This record gives sequence, structure tokens and C-alpha cells, in this order.
Amino acid sequence: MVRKTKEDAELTRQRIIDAARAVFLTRGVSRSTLEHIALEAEVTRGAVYWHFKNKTDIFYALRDRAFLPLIDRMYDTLAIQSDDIDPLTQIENSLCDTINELNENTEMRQIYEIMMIKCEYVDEFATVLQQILSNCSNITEKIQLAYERANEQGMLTPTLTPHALALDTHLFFSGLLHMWVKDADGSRFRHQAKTLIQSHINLRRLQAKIPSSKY
Amino acid sequence: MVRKTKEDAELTRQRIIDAARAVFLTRGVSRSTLEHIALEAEVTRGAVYWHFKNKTDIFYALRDRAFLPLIDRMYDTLAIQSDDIDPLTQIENSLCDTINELNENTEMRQIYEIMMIKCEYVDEFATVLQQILSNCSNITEKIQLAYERANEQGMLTPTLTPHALALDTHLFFSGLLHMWVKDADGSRFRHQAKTLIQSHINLRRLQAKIPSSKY
DNA sequence: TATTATATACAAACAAGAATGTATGTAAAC
DNA sequence: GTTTACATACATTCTTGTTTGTATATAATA
Repeated sequence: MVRKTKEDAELTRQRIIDAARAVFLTRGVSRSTLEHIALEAEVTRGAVYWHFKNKTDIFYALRDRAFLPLIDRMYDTLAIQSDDIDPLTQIENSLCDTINELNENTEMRQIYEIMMIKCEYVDEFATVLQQILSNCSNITEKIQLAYERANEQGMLTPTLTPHALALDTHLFFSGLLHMWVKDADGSRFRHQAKTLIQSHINLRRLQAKIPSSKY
Repeated sequence: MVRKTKEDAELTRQRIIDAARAVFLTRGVSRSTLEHIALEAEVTRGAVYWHFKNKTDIFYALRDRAFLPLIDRMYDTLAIQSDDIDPLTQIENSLCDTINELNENTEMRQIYEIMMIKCEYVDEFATVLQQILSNCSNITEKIQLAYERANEQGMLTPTLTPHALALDTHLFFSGLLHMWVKDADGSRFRHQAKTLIQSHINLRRLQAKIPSSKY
């Protein structure tokens, strides 16, 4: 046997990554061995070592396949400036879109779960955290710009500055993502994630003046 | 040597727990061995095995020493009903108080860091997550009650229901805690945590009607 | 109170199994 | 013919749990 074509080799590589995802998810990154992964991928450790330097290398491959794309996507949808859609709805859509993707894309959902609650951020992994933080900063900036646009259009509560609103939104969404992931059975957060996002954004919309005494 | 008094034994037990905290923090829970912990505590593995069943047992001891107390404290400060302090300020104080405690109490801060980014929630640890989620639910309920009181006193924006507001606050604070922990150098979130909390609460306060055209 | 028995609080040694990385072998693609 | 894409075998290191040993605090007893 052995000595597959280039296409076959790429296929085994993907099989190993997929296997790693499954194994990481159930055993956590640290307790997963290359033997586990190889077994799941139906290859030997030899194949794994051929395609990857070590477990960390596989972890990074996993991250690149899902974590970064989703962040990029969020970044892009926020950066669009359109006259058709108001900035607040744009933020709302962007957040909802991310939740949607997690709902529909099993791979992405599982990788997020691994990175959030099945990985210890020490040594080689510590840098990953900083990268995530950095990406978050960029997103927050984009959100702030959207709030500024909303403000210029007079749609925003005057209570807080766009900067403060953006930070608050960022923290809200961070919390939501964490809870969304941890809420495995969906009873607490997953089923109402979109409602939560809508509420969060609505709180920022300038309310039509309600005549105080009428009604 | 050996055969210390009961007090001496309790002291070594504490030394082991403290050592575990230091080791977990730098190496992560999975990569920490009982040998590491014993070395840090200046005892042998024999002592560790005398006081604890295994590593998981030590982890739970750590959690009980800091994680649960802080949650309880938050719960208690939220549950107080006083006429002296308005409910919104009460929520604000409760959140700020928690952040304060993390700032001042190194042990608590480190244990939170371990539990948030240096631990993999699989197998024996998976249940811990569910317990945390459950505690969070209780806290959210208390926050909701406070918002309801604020509402009755007419201090609340009518935009959202107390329930929705409480969920939003919970998610905000979850996100803040996560970012606070990850922001090790303090440049992004730690230094402005209280400002963020104030902003978050201010957004809920019913604004004095601003004459729309004057200035 | 003095003596003895027993349980305590560890240290040290041991045994066994994992896990890792590397080295070697090999058949087929190029 | 050479390189690729693995499988197999090997050596080493790490960890863990258990077992054994032991000095002494403490309780029991006389």
C-alpha cells in the first residue's frame, strides 16, 4: 500500500484535522494524544507526523480553518458602508450572522468550543490568546465606527459615546459567545441568542418620545 | 522527622493548595504533575497523596477556596434590599465590588485565571461548568429583581423589560470577567473596568428629558 | 503518671503504562 | 532513480498509583 497521489495525501491531511477536532472535543487538547487522533483518522502516527510537526501544529491548523475565518467575516460585514441599511441594524446583523454560522456550521461550532473550554492557554498556546484579543480590538473599532455613523444619523441614545457603546457591545457579545458555547443543551442561551442581540441593540436606539402622562 | 501535629498537617495541606495554584497558573492544569506541585510545596508526592486523592481533588479544593466565595458574595450583595441605595446603583456596586476583589485578592484572581483559561472542561471537569452556569442563573435572577425594583421606582428606561436587561447585564459581565482575566497587562480592560460597568448601568437609567432643540 | 498501642503524616522506593520523537523500512508515484 | 507518503519498530522520558517504611503525636490503659 501507501504512496498515494498528492490528492490522496491532502485528503488524509484533512482526515487528520477532522479527527483531531473530534478527539479534542471529547478529550480536551491536553489529554488527546497523537495516537488517539491517528486512530480516529484511521491512519498511524507515522502519517500524523508526516503531515504535522506535533500536536500544537494540528491545533493551529484547526484554528486557521474556522476561528480566523469567522472573525474575518464579522470584520467584513461590519466594515461595509451602505445607505440601504442603518448602522445599528448592521451591527445587529453582524452579530446574528456570527451566531447563525455557529448554529449551522458544525465544524466551526466545535472548533470554537475547543478553543474556549477545551484548551489551556499556556506556553505555546499563550500567544493565541493575545492574537484573539488583538482581533477583538479590531472588531470593537469597527463597531464603534458603525455607532458613530448611527449617531450622525441621529438614531442613537445620547446617553453614551459611540466608544463606550462599542466596548459594551463587545463585552456583551464576548459573554454571549462564551455562554452560547457552554450552553450545550441550548436551554439557557442558544435558543434565544438572537433575541438577546436584538434587545441589546434596541437599548441603543433613540426612543420615540413617549408623552409622559398620556397612558 | 515526620508525624507533625494536626496543626502542622493542616499547614502543609494549605501549602500544597497554594503550590498547586502557582503551578496550575504557569503550566496549566493538565501539564501540572503532582511532582511539580510537591516540589513547589517543598514536600514529596507522598504528602500530596496523603492529603488529596489526586490532581482533580486539589483542583476542587482550589475552586472551593475562591470561586464559590466570590459568587456567593455577589449573590448576597445583590439580594440586599435597602431604601438607602437605589437598585441600579446596587447592581453597579455589586459588579464593581467583584472586580475590586479580583484586583486586590491575588489568590482569587489567580484561581479565576486558572479556571477560565488554564483548564480544560472535559470528563471530571465538565460538571464544574454546569455548576458555574447554574450559579450564573441565580445571579441573573437577582439582577432581574433589582431591575424590577428600579422599574417600580421609575428609574429605568422603558425600552427593555427587567428580564431582558438582566440577561444583557449578565452577558456583559461575563464578557468583562473573561476579558479582564485575559488582559494580563491591564492595558485593554483592567484599568477601565469600573468605567465600563458605570457606562453599562447608565445606559439603563431613565434620562432626564433633554429639550431637543436647546443646544 | 508512666507505659503501651495505635493511628497519623508523611518520605522513599517500586512497578507499570503512556506518550513522544525518531529512526527505519517500503511500495508506489513521478 | 528518486522522492513521497506513509507504516512499523524502538528508545526514552514522564506520570501515575501503590506499597512500604518510619518516627512521632495521641489515645488508651494500668
